[in-house]
Amino acid sequence: MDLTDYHPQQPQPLVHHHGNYPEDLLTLEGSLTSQEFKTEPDSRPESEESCPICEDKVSGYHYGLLTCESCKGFFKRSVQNNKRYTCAAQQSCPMNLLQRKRCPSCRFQKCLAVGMKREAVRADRMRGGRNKFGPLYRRDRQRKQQKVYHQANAAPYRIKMETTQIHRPTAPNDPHLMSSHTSAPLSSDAFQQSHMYSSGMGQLAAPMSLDCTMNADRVLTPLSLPYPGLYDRTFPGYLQEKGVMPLNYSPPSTNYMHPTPNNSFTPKSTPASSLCSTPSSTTPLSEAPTLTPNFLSQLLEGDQDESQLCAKVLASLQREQANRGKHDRLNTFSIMCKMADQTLFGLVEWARNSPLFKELKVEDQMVLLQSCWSELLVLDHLCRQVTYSKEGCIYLVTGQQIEVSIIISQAGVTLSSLVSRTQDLVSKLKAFQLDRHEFVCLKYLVLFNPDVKSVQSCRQVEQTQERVNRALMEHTQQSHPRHSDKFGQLLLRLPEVRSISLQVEEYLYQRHLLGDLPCNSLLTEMLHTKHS
DNA sequence: GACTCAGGGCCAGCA
DNA sequence: TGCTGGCCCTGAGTC
Repeated sequence: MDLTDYHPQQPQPLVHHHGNYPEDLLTLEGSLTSQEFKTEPDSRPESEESCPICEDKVSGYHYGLLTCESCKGFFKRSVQNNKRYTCAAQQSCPMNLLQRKRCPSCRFQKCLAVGMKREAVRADRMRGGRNKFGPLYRRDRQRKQQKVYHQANAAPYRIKMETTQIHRPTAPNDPHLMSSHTSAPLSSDAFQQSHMYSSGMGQLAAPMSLDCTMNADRVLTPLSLPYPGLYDRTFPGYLQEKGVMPLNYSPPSTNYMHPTPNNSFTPKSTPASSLCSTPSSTTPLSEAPTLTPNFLSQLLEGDQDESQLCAKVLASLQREQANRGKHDRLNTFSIMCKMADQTLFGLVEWARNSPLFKELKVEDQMVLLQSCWSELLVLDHLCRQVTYSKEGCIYLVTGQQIEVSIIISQAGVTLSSLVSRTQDLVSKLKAFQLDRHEFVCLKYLVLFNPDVKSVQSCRQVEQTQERVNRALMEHTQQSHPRHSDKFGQLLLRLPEVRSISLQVEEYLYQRHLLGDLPCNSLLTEMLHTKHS
C-alpha cells in the first residue's frame, strides 16, 4: 500500500491492514464472542517464527526485525535502488508466501509498517559488521525470552476480563464505543483492582471488547499509587487504548466514523493518513503558505506518518499477541505502555532522521532526546487531538474517540484535573488553529533545547532553536495576520506541555518502581536514564 | 583469536 | 530484461 496515495474514502478498516492480518484484529465483529485473537498463540522458538511481512520462515534480524531472507533481499533492493512502486489495486493487497511477489508496493509498505528500517540499509554499501540496532535486537530477544518466562509463570494469577464483559449491553459492532458504552455501569471487573483503571477507564475499556488479563504483577501490586491515572490524563489515547485496544482489539469496521482533520466526521475514512495528506482549504493543517517555505518544508520532511505509526502499533501488538497464549494476553497497562513505546520509537526515529538533528553529535542527540522525550509524546498527543478529535472527545492513535466527560466523571481528583488540564490545552490549541507547520516547529523547539545540561554543541542547538523560532514566528504572522499574538501564545503553551510531561514521567516512574512497566522498553530506558 | 550474526553481493531461476 | 530469493562473503562486536 502506498501511503502517499492512500485514499481515506475507501471503505477500509480503521487501520488499514496489510495482507493477512487477522480479520478480527481490525474489526469489532463479534467482539464478545471472538475476543480471542484468532491468530494461534505463538510459542514457537524464534527460529521458527514467521516473517511478519509474508509469513515465510524467518532467517534472522534484518533491518530492524525478524524477517525472512526473501523480504530482507526485497527490502534491501527497494531501498538501495530507491524504488517507487505503485499498487495497481487498492493498496491493501494480501501479503503471504504465495502472493508476496504480486504487489511490490504493498509489500514494501508492509515492510515499513511492521518496522523495517530504511536507515539500516547502508548507504556506503559496506559489507559485514554490526549495525546500530544491536540494542534493539537484544531488547527484542529479551522480550521474547521474557514472554516465555511469563507464560510459564503468570498463569495462576490471571483473571480473565471476559467474564465481566459478557453482560455488558454492548453492541459488538457499535463503532461509537466510547460514547455508547461509557454510560454502562462499571462492572466489578478486574479493572477496579488496578489503580490504573480505578478512575473509570475500565468502563471505557469494556465496550471495546477488552480481553486483557490480569497478570501476577497486577494482582499483587499494592493499590496505593501516588498518581493514579496520571498517565491516563496525559495520554488519554493510551488510556483508551488500554481498554479499547487489547491485542485482540478490533477497530470497528462497519460504522466507525473517522474524523477528518477539520473535525467533521466521515464514515470509514482513514484518519491516520490525513496528517500527511494534501492540505485542503478547510484543513487547519498545512494550509498556510509560509515566508520560509524551504526551511519549513525541511522541518516537515520526515515528520511522522500517522498511518504508518498506526499500522506499526497494530502490527507490533499483533506480533506481541501472536507470541502469547490466548490466556496470556497483555494487560491493558502493558498495552498502553507498548503503544507509548511504539510512539516513542517513532518520535526518536523522527528526530534521528531530521537533517537538523543529524548535524549534532551523537552524544548531544542522545542527551536532547533523553531530556525531551516525554514532552514530545505530549505534543504528539496534543497534535492528534487538535487535528482529529471531536469536541468533548479524546482521539486515540488507533482512530477512536472517547468522551472526556466519561473519563472525568469516573476519575479521581487528580486524574480529572489532569484530563481537564490536557483538554484545556487542546482547546487553546484548537482555538489557535494550530497547523502542521506550527506543530512541527513546537516539536523542534522542544527538541533543540540549549538549556539541557551537558549538551556540547550548545551554540549549534541554540542557533537551530532560534532559526525554528523565527520560522514559527514568520509562519504564524503570515498564516494568521489578524492574530498577531499567535506566536507568543503558542510559546506560552510550552511550559504547560513541560509540566504535564513531568507528571507523566513521575507517574510512569512510580509504576516502574512497582514493577508495572514492561522491561526492555524504550520507555523504561528513558525513565531509567533520567532518574539515574 | 574464534565465533556470531546482520548487511551486502552474487547469480540461477523465473515471468 | 528485470525481479526474486537462496546462498555465501564480509567484518564489527562479543566472548
